[in-house]
Amino acid sequence: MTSHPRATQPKYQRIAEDLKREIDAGRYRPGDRLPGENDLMATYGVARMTARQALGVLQGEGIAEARRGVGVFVREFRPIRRRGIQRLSGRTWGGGASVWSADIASRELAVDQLSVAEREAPEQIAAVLGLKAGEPACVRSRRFVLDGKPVLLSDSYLPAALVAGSRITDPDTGPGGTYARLAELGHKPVHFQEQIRSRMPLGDEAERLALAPGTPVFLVHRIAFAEDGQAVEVNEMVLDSASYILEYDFDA
Amino acid sequence: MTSHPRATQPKYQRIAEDLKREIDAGRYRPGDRLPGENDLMATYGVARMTARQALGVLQGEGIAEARRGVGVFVREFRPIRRRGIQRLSGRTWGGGASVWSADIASRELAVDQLSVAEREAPEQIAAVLGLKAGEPACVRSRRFVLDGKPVLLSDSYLPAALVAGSRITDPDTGPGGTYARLAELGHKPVHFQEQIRSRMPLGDEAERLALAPGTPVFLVHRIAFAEDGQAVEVNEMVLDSASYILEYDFDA
DNA sequence: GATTTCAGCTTGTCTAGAGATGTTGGGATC
DNA sequence: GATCCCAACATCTCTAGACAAGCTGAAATC
Repeated sequence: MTSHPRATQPKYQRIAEDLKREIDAGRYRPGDRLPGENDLMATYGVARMTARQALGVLQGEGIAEARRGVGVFVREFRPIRRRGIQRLSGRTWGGGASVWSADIASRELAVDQLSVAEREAPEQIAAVLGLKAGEPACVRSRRFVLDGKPVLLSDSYLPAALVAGSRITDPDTGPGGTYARLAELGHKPVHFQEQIRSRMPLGDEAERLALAPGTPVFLVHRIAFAEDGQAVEVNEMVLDSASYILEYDFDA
Repeated sequence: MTSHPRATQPKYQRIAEDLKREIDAGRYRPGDRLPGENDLMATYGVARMTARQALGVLQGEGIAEARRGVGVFVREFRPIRRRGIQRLSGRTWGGGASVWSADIASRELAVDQLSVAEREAPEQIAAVLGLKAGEPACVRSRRFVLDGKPVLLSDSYLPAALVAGSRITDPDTGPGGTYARLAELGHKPVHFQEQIRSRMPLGDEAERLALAPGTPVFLVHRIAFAEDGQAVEVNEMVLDSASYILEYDFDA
């Protein structure tokens, strides 16, 4: 009954990983031709469909593209992220350089200020979480710093009844963070919806983010949904919109 | 040599389209089980790998997901967009409802004010486009309206030398718009990079967008790259950040 | 030299099998 | 009633072919 680590790895997966490793190592550069179906058949001693499947993995991930009658090539433009927004940075347009990961799992970010409390959530958030009138939410308020500078204020709302007794109510949630604890409780977030808008800072936001006067902030609202469609977390984030630029790539 | 309309459609494609059509029609609803490999083999008289390929199309598009040993199901959460940001709307958070498509091909949007001119581009944009000092850019300035209300100011910069003589320099670019003309000139945009930030409105922006006092605007900078990696267009857009909310879904 | 044709390469589509692996539910057992 | 076992069924992996369709470059032709 124990979930075993794994059996054997499928051939096509191993071949795909080999290719990816070589691309990462610079053995094949953007625009270069990759070993084709026939090459892989000979090298690994597999059938054509298996070689195709391996190359299909790389194509599905946007790493390679096949040109019929010609070959398979490393893509010139590779997606910065697979799906959704992955980074906030000022790389191209000369803003302050920094990185913000959508899943807040970035190693560069550290928590500076932290408070965990049970209190009523704003009406709109309570509605999203399906809370009854007066029913409390677990609120994790954090300030993230990057290289010593404050960059992000985050308020995370979870139904208190849902997380009662779990480590989420501790300041230290443990490895994997909030989402790992939610998963343990059988409410693994599998779908996210984010919205961004902008406004002038309110209350002590300008102070906590060390904003220059007249600088608007980004507001990021994120709702995390579990498998059954239930909203299990609402995250409200406030970012300095002058220093931090939302960046993403996509294909047409 | 003439590009023929098409030969025959691959079987897996036809099967995939059949399934998608039935899903769109509501014959299969989110969470429902779809015909599996064996079903499709029997129904269409195809081999297993062909049936798998058809189902693979739907999985690749995020429409369906397979559960090993169980079956193939219509996904509960289907992506609003495949890649990149697709919509601006106020659906969930109660802002003004509207739609803005990332490729500006939305039917709901109409151009209200328009001017086309050749002039020098700002230094940063000129650098991105690879323009020499004093070299002019073709600038298309537009205001888009939605239901009679101004929603978007757009300045599109293209290298003047690149588009000389094409319809891009006309107010009416013709069917397909700017990108179709660029494609005809051999500079089809295949890759886009966008960045968003926010600031208070400048100049006559507040007036042109009919902004309430104190409302910040979103700035969207988009760079379009051609196959060879050359930047062929820079688009600067200004949006009302209070009325319009950037919305997107993504999978974890 | 310029053009056309075509052989040989590539990826794309498809078949008819086979066994592996994961899930489920019912029946036998305790 | 609770537990265990297993057959049936689903997807997943893989094979060894076959032909179609698109691209390229060199040879043949003009």
